[in-house]
Amino acid sequence: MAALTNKSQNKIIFVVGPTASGKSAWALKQAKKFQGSIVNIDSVQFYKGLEVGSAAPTAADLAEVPHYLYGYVSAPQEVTAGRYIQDFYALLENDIRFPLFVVGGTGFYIQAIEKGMFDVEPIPEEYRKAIESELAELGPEKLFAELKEKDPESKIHLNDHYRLVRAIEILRHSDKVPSQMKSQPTKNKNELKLPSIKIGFSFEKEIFAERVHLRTKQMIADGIINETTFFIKNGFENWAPLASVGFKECVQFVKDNLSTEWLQSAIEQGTMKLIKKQKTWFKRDEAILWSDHSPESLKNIDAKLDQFLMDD
RNA sequence: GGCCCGGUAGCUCAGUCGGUAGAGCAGAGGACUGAAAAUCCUUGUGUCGGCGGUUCAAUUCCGUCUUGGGCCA
Repeated sequence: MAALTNKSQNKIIFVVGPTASGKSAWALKQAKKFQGSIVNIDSVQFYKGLEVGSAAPTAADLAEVPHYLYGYVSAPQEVTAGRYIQDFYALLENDIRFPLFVVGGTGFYIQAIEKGMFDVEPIPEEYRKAIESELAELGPEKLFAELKEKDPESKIHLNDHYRLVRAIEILRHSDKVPSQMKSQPTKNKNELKLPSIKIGFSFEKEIFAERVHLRTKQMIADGIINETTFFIKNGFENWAPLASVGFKECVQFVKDNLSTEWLQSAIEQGTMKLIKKQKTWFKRDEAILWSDHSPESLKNIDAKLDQFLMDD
């Protein structure tokens, strides 16, 4: 075990998959076993005060193994992929226990860690605001035409206003062409260089549905409504994470004075949709080693993990 | 019992001045490089409540029955 721990010095295990797939429990067990630590890569569990609705680790979990990047951002601050990878790599500079189990379902952020972000310098907020008001006043057609002219390869859709604004912002501010950055190798200095593997957990849809049903019930019992109303009352209704599954339903529940039955089924529905989108995202990553928690697949995964940690 | 308004896609509803119908949501699939649990794309045949009548043609007009809601008895 001592030798194994030694060789685990700089190793990273990504534990990925849709929400409610049992990632965290498995990771906790392994982190205990190998005396490592756990790092969050879930875009909602970053935030303080949203623990119930984001299914964040409990106090008991936190006490068992060192956890990082959970609940470390307070309203009205918001995390971006860029900020996250900075925080992540800053964490690696600290004296933390490896192996590192990086747990979460936000595929975009996992990609950002592994491949880095395009090398675009930060753009002042007013810059984006100006483009957004241009969009609001004139509609998307003009900006879309500008995009097509400067970046003919772009696949961004006219209606995808968020990506449209972002692309225009890059084009005007930096002279870089978004869709060209895609085909060029990323020169990001933060690209992950430590040895890593990716382990994914998932279930059949029916099993997810059952788990989501129970989990949602529990969240409502544990106070997801209070969690949400706290931020509404303090004027943070537009805080980005409140637009995510569970919280946005609570916002509507409070506003329209709906029934708990409505809330329960709305959250379940939203969560199932999320699961589907997460599955779609992870499907294209062929490096992921999958398990459905069946005894055989768990055995297989454990063996792969042992092997990875023992390799030089 | 009388009068009025409804019964159209899984749900909420539009519509057809008569030529068998369409949105939103849900469902299914997909995209994704600084909001990502977000954002966006693709995908809609259903006895148009039943039965009769008028008509070349009815979901659309007429009659009748049925069913939900409201008002009056």
